[in-house]
Amino acid sequence: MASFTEENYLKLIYALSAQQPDGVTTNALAERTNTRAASVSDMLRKLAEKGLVHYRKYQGVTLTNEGRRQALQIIRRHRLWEVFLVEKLGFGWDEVHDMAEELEHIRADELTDRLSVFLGNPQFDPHGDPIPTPSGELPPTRYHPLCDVAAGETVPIMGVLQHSPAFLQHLNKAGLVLGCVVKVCEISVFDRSVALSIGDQPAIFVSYEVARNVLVG
Amino acid sequence: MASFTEENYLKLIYALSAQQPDGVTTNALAERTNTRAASVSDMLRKLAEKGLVHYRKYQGVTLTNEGRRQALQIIRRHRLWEVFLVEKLGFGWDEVHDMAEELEHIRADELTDRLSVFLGNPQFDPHGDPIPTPSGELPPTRYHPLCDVAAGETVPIMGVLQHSPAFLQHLNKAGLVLGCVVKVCEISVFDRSVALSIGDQPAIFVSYEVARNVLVG
DNA sequence: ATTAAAATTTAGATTCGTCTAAATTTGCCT
DNA sequence: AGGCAAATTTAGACGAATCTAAATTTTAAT
Repeated sequence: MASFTEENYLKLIYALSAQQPDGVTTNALAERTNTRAASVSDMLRKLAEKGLVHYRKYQGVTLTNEGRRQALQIIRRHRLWEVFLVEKLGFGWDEVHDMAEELEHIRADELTDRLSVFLGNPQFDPHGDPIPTPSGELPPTRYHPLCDVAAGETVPIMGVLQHSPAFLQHLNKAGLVLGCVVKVCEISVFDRSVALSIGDQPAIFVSYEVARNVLVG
Repeated sequence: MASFTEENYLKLIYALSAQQPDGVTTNALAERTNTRAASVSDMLRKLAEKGLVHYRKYQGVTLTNEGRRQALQIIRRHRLWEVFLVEKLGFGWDEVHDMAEELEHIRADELTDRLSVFLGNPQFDPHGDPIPTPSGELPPTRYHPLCDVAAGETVPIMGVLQHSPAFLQHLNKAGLVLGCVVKVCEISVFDRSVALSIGDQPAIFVSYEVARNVLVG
């Protein structure tokens, strides 16, 4: 059984695998776990011994099938609890990440399954991220970043690539919430910032950094 | 900030203080934590250094005001989660203890308070135990054990002194659920077992051990 | 009041996850 | 190819929570 800490590594390796499909680097993990590369090395050796990752020294890690299965379980729990916190307890989407980080480590399958039923078997969490099924399947959602939309197009906001409270609160202030439909008016050639309009309201401007982290359908 | 483990000690010291008001013994703690007395000694020294317990070597421990405050916070979270698991997710009262043991360690006050509101600010958990207020007050419920009721009296079941699944499942099978009103028909002089009737149904017999652990109003 | 048994504490070791410092490997640049 | 810088791993250590074994204190019985 993977420890609390090991679970966090699995989840993180899964997340970073999207960017580094043929091996997540030690340094990338060290940065995101707020630990030193040396500590990561130790942990990777241990995870490899447990059969949860493929690890070749100096070459980075990938998840084994079992490791990926476990990572998806954790992500399932995380996202279901986020739905609970937002839908049932009334938290904002910018407030729930840290609490879900703790709740996700409670492994009882019966709890997870009943929670899912209680929530109406949701498919997506409050940030638009898909919730893995009990068996670990993940619908391949094919959204694209707002920064890639051509001027003139009108698209719905379907998700975000970042979950930091600061980023999400920034979106709140701009009125950019999940499901909201925006028209891309113009993309600045100077700084790639994007001018948007929501319904009939006056245009708002978002930085490239924001546009890169907002997913649209 | 007390660690996960320290929190479990505080909660346990609080619980055992009812039986050992002038000092919970090291062995009592060792037995209930499934650790050795030596480990308990170490932990008590540490808790004393943090100002959470009064500890005089060889004399047992009592909680300081701060220790009791923290213990009541943990108990509040535990019992609120038990209500959630039973009322919202449909678990039986015999199934929720272990899950609540994990959920209780999530400290976010905002979460606890919103959970309480979501549940309708319940006063009692599914076992009839009172839920401490956010400030740590506990209504002094004055119930007495079923074994002390005189033959002929009719009383409602208000709580239990034991939360083991085996005990609670035993009560389920006997039809003894919270709120159920029972008439004490006879108390055996031989083994102190109790003959009960519920409504018009034929009498059932419960052992002294059971009667000692059921609280009635 | 003695003293043996029980309870408790101390001493020293272990595992987990982390650290710093030093050694090693990789890979890039000329 | 050579060599340096960056990335990574190894070595050795530490704090937390636990253990066993040994020492100490308390308690209870004679």
